[in-house]
Amino acid sequence: MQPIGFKSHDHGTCIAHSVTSVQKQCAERGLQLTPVRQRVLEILLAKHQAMGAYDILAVLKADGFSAQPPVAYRALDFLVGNGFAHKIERLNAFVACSHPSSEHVPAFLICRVCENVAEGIANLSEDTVAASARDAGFIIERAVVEAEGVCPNCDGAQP
Amino acid sequence: MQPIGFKSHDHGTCIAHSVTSVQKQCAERGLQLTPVRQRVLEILLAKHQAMGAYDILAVLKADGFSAQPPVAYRALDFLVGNGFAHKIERLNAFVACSHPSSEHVPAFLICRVCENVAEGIANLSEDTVAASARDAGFIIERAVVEAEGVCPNCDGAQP
DNA sequence: TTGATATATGTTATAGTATATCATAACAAG
DNA sequence: CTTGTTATGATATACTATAACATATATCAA
Ligand SMILES: [Zn+2]
Ligand SMILES: [Zn+2]
Ligand SMILES: [Zn+2]
Ligand SMILES: [Zn+2]
Repeated sequence: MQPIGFKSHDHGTCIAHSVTSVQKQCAERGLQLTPVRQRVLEILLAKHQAMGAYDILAVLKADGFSAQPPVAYRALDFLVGNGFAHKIERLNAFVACSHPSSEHVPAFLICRVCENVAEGIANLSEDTVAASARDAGFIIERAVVEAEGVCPNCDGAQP
Repeated sequence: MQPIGFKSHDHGTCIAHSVTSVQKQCAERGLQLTPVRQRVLEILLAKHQAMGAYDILAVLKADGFSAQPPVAYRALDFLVGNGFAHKIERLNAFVACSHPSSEHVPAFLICRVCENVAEGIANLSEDTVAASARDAGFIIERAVVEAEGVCPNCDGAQP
């Protein structure tokens, strides 16, 4: 529930635990966490920061994977489609999910200074959004909140 | 407060009233609603539907305006920057604001079948999002909610 | 009015993001 | 073995957005 990304944490075990967790979920749900898919997840986890598809592609290339755009986009589609990562539309960039074990509406806090991103969880069902949708007869299937502002590390420094 | 877009309304007066309202606000705030800016606003109002920059550009071209990409993007920057329109990041597309008279966090209900869009208003300040941001020391300056699903007109028809 | 300053537009070129398409490989089920 | 399914390889192209520089128009103070 705590947004990570603006506070330090034990990152080595963080990555290992996340990868193990995703491996387990894939096994349970009959999903194939192929080498390139796992590698893209690791790349995203390595920084808790949004990365563009072409940034990821550059790392894959350095790792010896085939490096055409579809390679990255396919792996990202898999990760996003199965809830292991999110796309931040405002940045055209991707992040590993910080809460991969449960369904949720992600809420991204995007620092416009340092461009770091933290993922919280929104509760739209108790927001006016749910009421508007209900009134309109609209069925929400997926949702995302994207907030731009200034993180605690950058507050005071730059305007 | 009511999302429009999934219900019919008197569209002729809707456009006229919106344009008049924006003209008035521009006068009050010392903003120049130049011909191309007003025309782009009208184009967005003509459909309550998200339009890509290049769709808008095609209409401008037909109207005899210069039709290079910056023409559309500049007008859109003006409209979005001053709250008369919004960008829907998920669609890389733009819509006229349905509530241009007040500051608000827009919440878009995007039908994945017919691609129509309705704009409601979110109240993030009473959502868990605000609490997460406060806990993290993050200052939210702008925010948007984008929800994808099925509108009442399409529910039942397509899966 | 005039000149200085800021704002807006015209135009060309290019950067950045994402997908369509077709071919090939790996594997499992029948 | 062959057929269906899923994942990859590879090429080309579509779509979205901005940089950079030139020109014009508005605004305002002197
Ligand atoms: Zn998440
Ligand atoms: Zn920051
Ligand atoms: Zn709005
Ligand atoms: Zn619909």
